[in-house]
Amino acid sequence: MIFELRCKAAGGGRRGMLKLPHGTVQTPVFMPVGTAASVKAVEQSVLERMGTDGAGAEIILANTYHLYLRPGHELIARLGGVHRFMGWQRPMLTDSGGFQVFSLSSLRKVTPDGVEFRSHLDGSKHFFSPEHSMDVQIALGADVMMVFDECVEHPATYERTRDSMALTHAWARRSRDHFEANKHRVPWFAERDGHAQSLFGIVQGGMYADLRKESAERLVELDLPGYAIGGLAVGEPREVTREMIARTLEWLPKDKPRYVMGVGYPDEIEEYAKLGVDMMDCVLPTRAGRHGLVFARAEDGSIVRMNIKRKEYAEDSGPIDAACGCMTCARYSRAYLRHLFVAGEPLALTLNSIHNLHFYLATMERVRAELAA
RNA sequence: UCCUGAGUAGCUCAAUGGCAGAGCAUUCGGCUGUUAACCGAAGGGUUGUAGGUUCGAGUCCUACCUCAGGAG
Repeated sequence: MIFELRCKAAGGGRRGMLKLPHGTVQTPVFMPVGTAASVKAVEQSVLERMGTDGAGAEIILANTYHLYLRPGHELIARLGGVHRFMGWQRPMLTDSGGFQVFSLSSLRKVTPDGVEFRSHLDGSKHFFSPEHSMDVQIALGADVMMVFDECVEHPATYERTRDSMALTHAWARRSRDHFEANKHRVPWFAERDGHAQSLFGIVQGGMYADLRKESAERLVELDLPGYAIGGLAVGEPREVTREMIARTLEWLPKDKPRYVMGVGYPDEIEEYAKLGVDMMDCVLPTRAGRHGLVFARAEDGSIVRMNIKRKEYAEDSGPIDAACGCMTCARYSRAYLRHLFVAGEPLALTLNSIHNLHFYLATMERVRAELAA
């Protein structure tokens, strides 16, 4: 993996390129989330063609925990890795399953060694350790892997946050050690000019700046190729999210990619990119789209939320956003999209998701253009 | 014409003679490293009509209306 910075803007924002085994990603980048090896409701070739410049989604996420449970990482490895399995030839990042420790909290028990999960699918018991997460991610074979971490709930006391963070650090070291010892097990990476999978660290520390600082420093000691900021947008006010990101960026290496996990609304990803965040991912464009919320830009450039279910769109012959260049806006009216949604037609989920993803990708294209200027 | 059964929210249906409810639909809201085509809220009623019994009737009685099935 090679990260090249082209230019840095006054506010901290950076324009760069991330060269990964499956291709180059222009940063700052937004990464659509494809948890179960599918960006829900959107087909892969459509993902590739999105965006104002036609570049499409340059990198997407998949999830370790979900693919481990179904269909199983060993099955995917036998079929040649997650890229071949899902027909996606561009870069991919796998999340470690750490977030599921948080989001499936009622189904798990955390110990220093790892996490005992109960499958949300069939109740069966499973154990996830840093080593196991690495094994699963190596088998999946994404371009970028994440260390196994614990995402602390909000609100959390200082002591709880500090203890959780310490666990995350221990797990990060174990993740790295196991990854370094086993990373050559992926045969299909050998063919790619020496490019191998990369492992990113994850800064935790809740909403406590001093813990964030300590977390960043401890992770930097591991000398990983990239660092993520995790544990944000879990219910805290937006100003706090922004503050934690801005502060944490100060303590991370300037020459390595910085990734904020799980954010955000369109105005947030724009804001964070301008602060110097290089990578972001979020389920919002796809989930909100499937739930009838689409984003649009008003004439003054501000971002508006549009609930396509609303009656006021029933006879609205215009597109979601006349200035949008996506497939959905090029062809379909608000009235039709509302009809599809209200009628429960699956196409509604697809068209809304396509629009929202395009909106996010186009937003990042604008930011990149601004940062390069 | 007679017999039987059924009429309760827009729809499908609950409710010992004791505060008239649910699901769906409608309208609106929420969604941030996906347990999510999901979750939540609101509006919506002269219980077919008219009488009667009762402290009290969606519920019991009488007549009528409508619908379904059956008989002739």
